[in-house]
Amino acid sequence: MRPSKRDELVRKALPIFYREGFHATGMDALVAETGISKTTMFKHFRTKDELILAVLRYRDETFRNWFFRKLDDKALPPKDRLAAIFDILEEWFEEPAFKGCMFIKASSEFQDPDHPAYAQSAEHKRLLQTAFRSICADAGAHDPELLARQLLILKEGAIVAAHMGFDPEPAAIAKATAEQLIANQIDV
Amino acid sequence: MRPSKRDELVRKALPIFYREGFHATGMDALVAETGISKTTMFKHFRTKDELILAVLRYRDETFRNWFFRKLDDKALPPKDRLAAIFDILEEWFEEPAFKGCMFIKASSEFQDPDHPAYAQSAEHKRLLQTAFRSICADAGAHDPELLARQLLILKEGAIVAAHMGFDPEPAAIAKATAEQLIANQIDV
DNA sequence: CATTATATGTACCGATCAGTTCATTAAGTC
DNA sequence: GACTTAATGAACTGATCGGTACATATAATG
Repeated sequence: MRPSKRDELVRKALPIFYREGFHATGMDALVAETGISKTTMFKHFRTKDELILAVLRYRDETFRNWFFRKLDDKALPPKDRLAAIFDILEEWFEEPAFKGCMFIKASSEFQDPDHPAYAQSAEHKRLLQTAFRSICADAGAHDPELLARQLLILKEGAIVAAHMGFDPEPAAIAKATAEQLIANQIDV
Repeated sequence: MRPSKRDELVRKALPIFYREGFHATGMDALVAETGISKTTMFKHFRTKDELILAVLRYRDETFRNWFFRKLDDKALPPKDRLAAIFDILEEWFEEPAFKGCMFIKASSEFQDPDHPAYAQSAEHKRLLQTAFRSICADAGAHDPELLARQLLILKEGAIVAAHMGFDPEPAAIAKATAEQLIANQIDV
């Protein structure tokens, strides 16, 4: 049971940072809400930034797992998997705890491109794009690279719209858009 | 010359908040970089949050002015104005000081929907959407409301992609996408 | 010149920040 | 039972946070 406390900290710190923000969350607040002592926190992570980075890595892993697991569970033929991306997005938006994309927020708070939190955030999006591209290829898109980049931009825009609340049905709008792109790239 | 110092403060504080973030920028840092005394700052704004709100209002005004002025200057026929949105977006992305959308960042740092900075950020996007819709209507779109919402989501996605750097040509990708949507909605 | 309004510098407030020190406790291993 | 490892609580550091107090300076107006 060696590293369990460390994992517990990362797991419990995630929703706090997600809900309150990174700068706005102090170490003392983490102690109060996680029940883990500050001494222990700084034994596992030398700085707050290192903890934040571990939280972001954990988020990247769990989010992508959750997302593509959901997609796989639908057991759709390749050509229908692309539009289904936006159905899963909608499920996410409707969660009560939804507060936008953690990586968009991380890159908003840590703007220095050399900051590891920024780098990790960009990496998360790149990994999504790679996954999208392979789905596009499986679906028989003429230009999988282009379609994946279009779908990712649509997804990010929908997240921003959902978080800021300026569009009541961002996932549906993005899905309708995606379907046009897909129809133009995939022969029926 | 009554409110000049107040305006000067708002004007000078804007790029600092934009570059460094809201929480990460302290009042002392604003004093150091603007050359305006802290006493004066708190004479014009009762709290830091009020200053931030004034900065966001100023940003909303200047950004929309800049954006639609640029669009008008192109003197395009209505049906070509829509795609041109993404050319202006590209100009913005290529500015050396580009650091993403200030309102996306504000809503990332101030997540409480009741926070005035959050409300102002959402309002900015709503104003853009209204402007987009009227351009869509002028262009003869079948469903101006739908098209405007699609274009705004595309624009936000492109901004995120540009800021996080996971796509080398987000404006071009978004424009190519927009052109498909436009072609589907406007008869030639 | 006198008055009024605005801006300034400096020192200060209590609270909070990230991070440390240290003595104590609890649990697992040999 | 001795030893090691991990976790704890609480007090503490120096720096910074947003914001205030106050006395001085500057400038325009009458």
